[in-house]
Amino acid sequence: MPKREWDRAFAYFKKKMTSSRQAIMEVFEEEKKHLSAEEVYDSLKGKNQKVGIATVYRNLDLLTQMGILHRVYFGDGLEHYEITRKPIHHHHLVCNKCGSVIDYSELIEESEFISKLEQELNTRYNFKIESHQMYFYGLCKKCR
Amino acid sequence: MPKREWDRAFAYFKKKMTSSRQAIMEVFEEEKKHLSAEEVYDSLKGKNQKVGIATVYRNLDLLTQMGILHRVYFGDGLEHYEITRKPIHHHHLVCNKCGSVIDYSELIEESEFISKLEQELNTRYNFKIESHQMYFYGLCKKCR
DNA sequence: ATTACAAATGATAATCATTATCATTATCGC
DNA sequence: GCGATAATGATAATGATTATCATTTGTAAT
Ligand SMILES: [Mn+2]
Ligand SMILES: [Mn+2]
Ligand SMILES: [Zn+2]
Ligand SMILES: [Zn+2]
Repeated sequence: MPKREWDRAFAYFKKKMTSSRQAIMEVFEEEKKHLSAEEVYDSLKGKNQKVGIATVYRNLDLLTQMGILHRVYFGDGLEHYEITRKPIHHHHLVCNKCGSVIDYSELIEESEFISKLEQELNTRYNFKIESHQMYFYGLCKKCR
Repeated sequence: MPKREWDRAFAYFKKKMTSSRQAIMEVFEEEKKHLSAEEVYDSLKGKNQKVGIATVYRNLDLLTQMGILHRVYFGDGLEHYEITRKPIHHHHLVCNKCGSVIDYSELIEESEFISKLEQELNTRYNFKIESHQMYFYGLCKKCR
């Protein structure tokens, strides 16, 4: 929604604000899901705002580098993207049978624990942690 | 090493113990790394125990389903596999610059915390958790 | 040990996701 | 508005993984 914010972000990264990029972000805002490149492409086509598939890939990549999107992988052979929701990070429950995905926001103690863990790992391995992802695999309500 | 154990595992899953499968497992025992299908294939070729690439893929999949191997994804576009090490689970630190991966065994408090968290998620979402994976991304010692 | 049959394999074609190429078009600072 | 340059789109190319199918191999029963 806040197109203003994107303008600022694109300016900061010295990138141009194009109608393709705007249209792609609108898809994510409307669908509020984890979308693959192909899904974004199809959604745009359906809205008569066709954008080339190569441009979709390019911009999903760019938006991920800019931190506006996040790339996630659920083990089904293709990448998915979602809007970065701040300040609350979230993790994923992936059903091994039907492939459905549940988002859940980190619990407070969880965020705290992971912060401490990251500090520990940082010193122990001299590794500067910038982000993390956690996936739980199992059986969802319908499939268990 | 304990070929005996594999025999038992394959019998349990009603699968045949073949020389290909044995050769593939030997590669993992020798290399102790995260290997892609292509890397396993090349390693076998180098040892004059050539196994078709399709067979490598098929068996990496089978061994994963059997729990003998684990499938991991570091964001570089191809799947990697590693021997399942029990009872101590481990997680991964992935360098965003050079792509190197550090394994680290779950700390004691970490295992405990995750167990509790899994119970909580189990009841909250009625989701039966079977496994989890955690990835930390950042800059390794050399790249920071 | 031999047999019989299904499972496994290997060569290779096919598929699917993603990336590269390059001619054309759109954006932005002047 | 102009010009430099980034962005786009059509499509070819690539790379990983899966499907196909004729042949071989493992296993359990004889
Ligand atoms: Mn999510
Ligand atoms: Mn590992
Ligand atoms: Zn399910
Ligand atoms: Zn590095």
